[in-house]
Amino acid sequence: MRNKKTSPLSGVTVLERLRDAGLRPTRQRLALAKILFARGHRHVSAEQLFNEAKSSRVDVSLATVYNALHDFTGKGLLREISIDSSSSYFDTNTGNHHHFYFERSGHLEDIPSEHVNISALPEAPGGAEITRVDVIIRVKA
Amino acid sequence: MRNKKTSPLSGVTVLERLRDAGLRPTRQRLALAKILFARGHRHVSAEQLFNEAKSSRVDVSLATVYNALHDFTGKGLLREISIDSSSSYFDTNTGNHHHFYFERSGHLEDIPSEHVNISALPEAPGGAEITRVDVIIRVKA
DNA sequence: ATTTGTGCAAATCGTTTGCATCTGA
DNA sequence: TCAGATGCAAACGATTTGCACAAAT
Repeated sequence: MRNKKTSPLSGVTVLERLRDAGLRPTRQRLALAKILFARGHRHVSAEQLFNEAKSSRVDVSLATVYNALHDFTGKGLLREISIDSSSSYFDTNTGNHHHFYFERSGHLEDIPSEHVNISALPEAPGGAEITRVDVIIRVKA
Repeated sequence: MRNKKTSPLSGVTVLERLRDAGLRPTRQRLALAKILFARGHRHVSAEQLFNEAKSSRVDVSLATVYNALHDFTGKGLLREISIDSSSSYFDTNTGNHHHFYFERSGHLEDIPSEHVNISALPEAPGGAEITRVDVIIRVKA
């Protein structure tokens, strides 16, 4: 991008986020993280993020976008969601919550976990530890 | 199983299942349906089914396996599940139920729907109709 | 100076498609 | 007969990988 290396407030935060996660804050990771975390929570595909980066004149390759998304996910900055086998989404909301999935548009919407009550889970065989519980409500729209 | 074109009882049933669904019971579809529905409920990937068919000396192409799986799914004989974006599973249990997903092995196990209680769902925007609710409990094993 | 990313293009993997050929009703 | 199925191989789209180059500490 042209000049002003950093946006005023969010810049620092994002940078720290990367550092704290143990990720080297490179130009590209920083730019992508800004796009991802600038505003509220979002659900993005690699392709989408790649396009947004291009529109913002951030020069990154698609491979780098994938690397960044996976690095971020590995460090707990993102959460990966596979709804439809054709592509995955990365969710900036890593807290406990669920999703509406609009089948027609492929759009995702968060459902706060308080709105979903799950009870009487059977014991996972061998006392296996539960990694997480995903609830996906598919709607026709 | 050894050879013999058909297993005794399930053979007829499978044939009728296809007929009732409005699917022409071709050699391949019949053979695949038998593998799928012979015993209790199962979760298979296209590749798996393809291999099982080969082991049973059923001569089908992978494309036909995909066609059959999708045809069966379209007619409600199977249900498709996408857990992991790398490949989909087809579940012979089309009733209302949920899943344990063993991350290490990629194995799926049913959870009867009575064991999971979901409450207080937010209204889907625009009164959109709910197609289905998937609950996936990921466990580390 | 070292180590860790990045870009590019080629490679992979699951899945789909086009089309000529078969087959069940 | 003849619409609907199948097989094959090529086409696809999302993701990954290999490797030379660049940048962060």
